[in-house]
Amino acid sequence: MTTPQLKLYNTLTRQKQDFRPIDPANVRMYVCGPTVYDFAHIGNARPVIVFDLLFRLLRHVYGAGHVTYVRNITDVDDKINARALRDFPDLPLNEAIRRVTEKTETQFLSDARALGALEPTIQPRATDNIDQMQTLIAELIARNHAYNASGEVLFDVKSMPDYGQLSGRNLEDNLAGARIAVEAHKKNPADFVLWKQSSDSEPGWDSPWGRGRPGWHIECSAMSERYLGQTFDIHGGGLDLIFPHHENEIAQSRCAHGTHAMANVWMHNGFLQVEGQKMSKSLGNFVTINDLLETGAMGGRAWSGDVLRLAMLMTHYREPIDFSVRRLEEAEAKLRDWQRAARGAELSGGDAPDPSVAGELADDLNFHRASVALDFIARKAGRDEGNAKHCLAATLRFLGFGLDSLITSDDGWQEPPHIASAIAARLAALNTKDFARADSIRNDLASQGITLMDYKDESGQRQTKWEMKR
RNA sequence: GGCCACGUGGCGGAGUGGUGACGCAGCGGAUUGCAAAUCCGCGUACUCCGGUUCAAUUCCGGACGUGGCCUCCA
Repeated sequence: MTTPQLKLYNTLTRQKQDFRPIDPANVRMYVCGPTVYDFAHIGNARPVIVFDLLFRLLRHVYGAGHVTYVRNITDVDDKINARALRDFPDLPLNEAIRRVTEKTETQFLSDARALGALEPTIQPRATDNIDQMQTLIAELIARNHAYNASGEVLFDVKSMPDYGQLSGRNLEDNLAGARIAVEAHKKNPADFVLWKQSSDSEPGWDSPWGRGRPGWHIECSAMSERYLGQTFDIHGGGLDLIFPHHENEIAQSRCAHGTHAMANVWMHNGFLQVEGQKMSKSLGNFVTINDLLETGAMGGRAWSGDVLRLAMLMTHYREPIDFSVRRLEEAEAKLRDWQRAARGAELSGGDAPDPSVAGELADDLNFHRASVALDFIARKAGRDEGNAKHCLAATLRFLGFGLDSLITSDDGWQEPPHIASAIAARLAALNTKDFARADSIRNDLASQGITLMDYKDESGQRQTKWEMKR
């Protein structure tokens, strides 16, 4: 059984379409990564997880060596400057910025790992691609798509006849309700900055247009071209990036190269709320990934990365999510069921996921249907039918979940001695029908998170297994 | 003001122009000294109002609600 045709919803056409890579031997995907000025919050986790799932599926369909996934790290940004000045006022600016970005980047990578995300193939930094950005800007000026005004280089949106295709906006729409004061030096209010001047107290690079720094959108155009080419397969990010960020990336890349497309498929994940409210610092429901992993910020306890991953994937990636304690609890229970059913399976490197699960995912990442298929396998695995246990384990691993959230008596090598002796004492009590004592031992262990399970072996003799949460 | 999503049973959540996906929780039962695990059974849901249709939760229009974008936010 082969994986069915992959279908993806394309924001550009507002339709689900069959996915046909430009080059099946090198499928290329770019996803907008973090701006490294602060801890990533739970909303930031969604694209990390969603596009990791897509990356895994693409590797499955086209081969692990035939997919290139680029996720950038934005380490030049005015928010970073502000944070650097606030946190390290006594250091030279460049040093202060370096401290902020390094620390934040390390934290982000550690969060992403905890969420079960594979490392992207390439994670380029904006500051390592300033030359590429300048080359692109020079090309835009040469082709009359950009102009220099008051020391800024601006993109001229009027020079692109079909500007606005991705977001479905035209320039008049934007004008009508624009709340921004039109800056006098712009030919058109929708024109956006490619390069801006830096004062002495701002980070800057020398350029043909003076010492300055890049605008917000140009880095993605430069880095995607460098690593994926002028036209590539998939570009992803959050819904909020459609306009203006992705719209402007498209404008820059297509106009600089004279191409008809920057990426063929544009994918956007939906937003989330926390306990029914929009997440904001003022409401006090702003949670970082790290808070969830290590503190009691939600529900008064910490949650594993696997639980966060499942809680996020339970809802289709384009739908809004209400992130809640109840959702986390449900994800945890589901994960525990799967892991319990998969217990004891031994995997080798090449074990493939179940075709029905991969098939559901192929339909625009329909994880929820995939999880229904997984429930079916888990049920069979629970009865230990055929190779269901093994299949379940391989599929869980494919989906990015760990297999070891439980410790059980099957892991004899680490069985704490007090459990063994308590079980022996309970069995002895049962032999004398001293149920009160047996139950008190059961309750005692339960208070330590240890669940006892009685069963009969082949000779009809009572045996006891146990398990506890890791 | 303009543009764009979304609104399914206690909760999560898919899907469809015509017999109530599925999971969790709950209830009943089998099994169990009691449990756990497992198994069997149990649910008159599609925001509202119009329209199209033999038939709408599904298509069209409108209302209401929630959220997003239009400002450097996933």
